[in-house]
Amino acid sequence: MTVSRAEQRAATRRALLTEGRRQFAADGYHHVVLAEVARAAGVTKGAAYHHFDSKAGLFRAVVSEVQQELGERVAAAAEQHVDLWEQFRAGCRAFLSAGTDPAVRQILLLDAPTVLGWDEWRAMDEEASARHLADALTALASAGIIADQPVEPLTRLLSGAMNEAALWIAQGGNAEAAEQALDRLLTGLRPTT
Amino acid sequence: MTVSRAEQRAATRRALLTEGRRQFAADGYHHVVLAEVARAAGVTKGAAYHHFDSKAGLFRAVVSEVQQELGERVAAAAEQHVDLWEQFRAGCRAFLSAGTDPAVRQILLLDAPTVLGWDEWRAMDEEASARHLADALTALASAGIIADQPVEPLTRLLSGAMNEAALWIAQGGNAEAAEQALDRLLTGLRPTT
DNA sequence: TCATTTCACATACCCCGGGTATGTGAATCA
DNA sequence: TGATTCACATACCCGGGGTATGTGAAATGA
Repeated sequence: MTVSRAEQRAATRRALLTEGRRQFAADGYHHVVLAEVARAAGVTKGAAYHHFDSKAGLFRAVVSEVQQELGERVAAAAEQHVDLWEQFRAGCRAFLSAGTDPAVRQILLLDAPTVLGWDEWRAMDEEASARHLADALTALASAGIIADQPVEPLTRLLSGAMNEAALWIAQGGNAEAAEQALDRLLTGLRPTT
Repeated sequence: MTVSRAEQRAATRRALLTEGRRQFAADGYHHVVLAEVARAAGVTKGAAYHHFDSKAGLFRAVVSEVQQELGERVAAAAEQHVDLWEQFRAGCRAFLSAGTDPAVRQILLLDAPTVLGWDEWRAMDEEASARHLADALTALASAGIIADQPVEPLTRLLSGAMNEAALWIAQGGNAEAAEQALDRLLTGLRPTT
């Protein structure tokens, strides 16, 4: 039984992505050696360079996947609710708990900004999750649930706050306390009528 | 005229720190080659390894210095004011504008967490600046200026928010808009009596 | 003051690992 | 079915972190 070339190619690429994700999450980008990822994926370094232009290229692809998943997880949590405000809170809570995932923690929050550069990281983060956050804030503002204000800087602030909180929780911080503190911050945005 | 050994040693160490800081800030930790730092400092790699146990060791020492300076800058800005609340705001604003310093941006905010590991970075950040933030929040809470609440998670959230905002500003974000957004977040912490 | 020791480096070297250039055999195509 | 493509494997280069060792001038002490 012979395997089609396209199938074989796809399988190898997938194996490299999966194994890369495992090792990047477990050991951190700079401690991972590409030949070892390839070996664990059942191929050699040559295959890796046939599919990706560099070690950073493989990492970039992994980051993209993990970010995609994270975005979907957050969106799914938000969609459980009908009320805009509750959607927002649910999304934030989902993001915080996602920090316990080693892949999110090590790959997305720690390594990605330095390996890919802050600009590229931000661009990827933008369309994967920060965009949802900005959309939610815009919706909340136009619905009058929070005070009307420029959304972009607020998005950055909240994004940074939640990133750090996620890291803190993953490292032993009190998740419940973090959620409550974040909730107080968010509630403070509501108009004091 | 002969130079004392201690003086020579101190001068070399200082030259390495200064040049290391320059290059780490300009090029990022992983793009810096240690031998080049040494050469620019007027010595060789051997001298660097005589003063620091590794490239990361030199980086650690640089991080410590930059963090020290940043803490003092923030504290100085806060001390310009008498009112507790105004002290707090001034400190936050000073931190935000500090992000435009390439050394703070590249070394402290981007590279330090991954190079030194998040735990060590957090420990250093703790005593250099996050501690002041926590102290300020504690003072504000016990003075009744903000609602009483656990200080630690709030400190992490605000620290993360300001780190991210500082990066955003340094990368072209609107500094004034960021300040205003942060101000709104902080104001939301005040009791709604 | 001079022999001895210490020390602040310089020099020479190792070797891991990212990247590249080239080979190869099986799928694909004319 | 022969030519071509392609998905890798193999062999190699070399930059750079780390180390082992040499050296000459300052410090020490008799």
